[in-house]
Amino acid sequence: MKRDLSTEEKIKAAARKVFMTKGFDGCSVRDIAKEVGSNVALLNYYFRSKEKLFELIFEGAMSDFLQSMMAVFSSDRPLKEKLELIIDQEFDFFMEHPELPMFILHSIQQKNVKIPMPREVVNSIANTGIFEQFEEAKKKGEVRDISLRNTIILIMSNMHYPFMSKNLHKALHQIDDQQVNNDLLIHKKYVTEMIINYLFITNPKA
Amino acid sequence: MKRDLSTEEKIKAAARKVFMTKGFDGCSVRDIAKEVGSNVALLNYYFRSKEKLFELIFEGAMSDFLQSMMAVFSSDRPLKEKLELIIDQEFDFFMEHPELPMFILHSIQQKNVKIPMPREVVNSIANTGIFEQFEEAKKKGEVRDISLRNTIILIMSNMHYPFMSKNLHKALHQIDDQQVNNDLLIHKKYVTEMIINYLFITNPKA
DNA sequence: AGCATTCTTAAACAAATGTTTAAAAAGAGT
DNA sequence: ACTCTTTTTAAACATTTGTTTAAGAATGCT
Repeated sequence: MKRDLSTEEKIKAAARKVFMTKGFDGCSVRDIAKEVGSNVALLNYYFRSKEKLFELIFEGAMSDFLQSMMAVFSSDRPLKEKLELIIDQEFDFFMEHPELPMFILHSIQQKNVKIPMPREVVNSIANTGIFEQFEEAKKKGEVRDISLRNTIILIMSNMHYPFMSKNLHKALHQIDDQQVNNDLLIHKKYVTEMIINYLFITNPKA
Repeated sequence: MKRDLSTEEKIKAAARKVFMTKGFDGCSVRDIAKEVGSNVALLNYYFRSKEKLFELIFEGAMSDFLQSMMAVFSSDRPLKEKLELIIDQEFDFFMEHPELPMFILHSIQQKNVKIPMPREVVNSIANTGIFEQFEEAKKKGEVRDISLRNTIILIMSNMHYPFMSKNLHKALHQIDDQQVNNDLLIHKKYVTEMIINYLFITNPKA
């Protein structure tokens, strides 16, 4: 049946690479075909169109994007540990995939491509029980009076943005890649301390 | 000589609007011409090409993007006031121009369009004397031992990212625009407190 | 081997792209 | 009114775009 089992996968890998770096509007299907080492008809044979292929890639990327946060939310730990772990894992993950945040956020912002934000993702966040755990901690006075939504904004801002602004940072301070990456590592250290210290009340109930 | 003095400006305004929302790759020159209410030849009459027009728009946007930060840096105030003011002004500005951070950062990341990051911008940051003021404050023990570069990452992350992720935030929590904007305002309040408290040592020298 | 199915390719398609051409329209100076 | 320059337009240009077609190659099954 299948001459080469991985043809479909090779196309997906190439598409992911090209979409990720150039964006949906910034590349042609022939760019992807060239990356595969084949021609455009093959792409439309396996996937029906550029748009369908993109949606597939985007869904996978979106899953990766939220993966570590979801995994930690679902785990069975005290809230403080969870947040510390999220920051730690998110950061390390994006250190390996620095182009992911920009790809996801830019794709979402340009709504010419419809965003598959499955209700299951939204529900699965709620189903982790993180909302209840958070409210509990607030009631106990362990955590500052802040919504989980705002906490997520806080964490994401400091986890995603530094990778999205690498080139700006580089140009702004006229530094090289190594120094940029060094600044990123330092950022992680500061931000962990800052966020945890801010959210959690050290001397609860006086 | 000039039949309508503002033709050139009208094109620039239309181009800015279209580039800003759709990105360089996401729009055609005919999109811009339609926004102007004219045809494509006129764009190339005033500006030589799509790319040249874009570079012009980008430069202006870049200037706006860094404007408030530069203005505050140049002002004559204590460091703490400066940082508080930057956060306050940046946030209010991006509340009015929420699409700017994404436009700037995405344009920079996609380096197919060359970025005019004039050395003058870089130098003017240095020339404000902010580096010296920052080092001074650290020496006095007023400020935590952190580089100005990392401080800028910290501030920018929390000022820019929330606007770049508006649609993600909206979809993730299934909330409407009003609630998103409300979360943004709350974010500003928290983040100002958090960053200032973190950076500045309340009880200097014990 | 022979047949049917699956995979792969080159070529063609219409539509859209950025840019240029050439002519018309408008304005200024005399 | 006339001429010269500046502005605006419609049409054409060569490429590039996403997609389809139709034929060929490879594979599986009996």
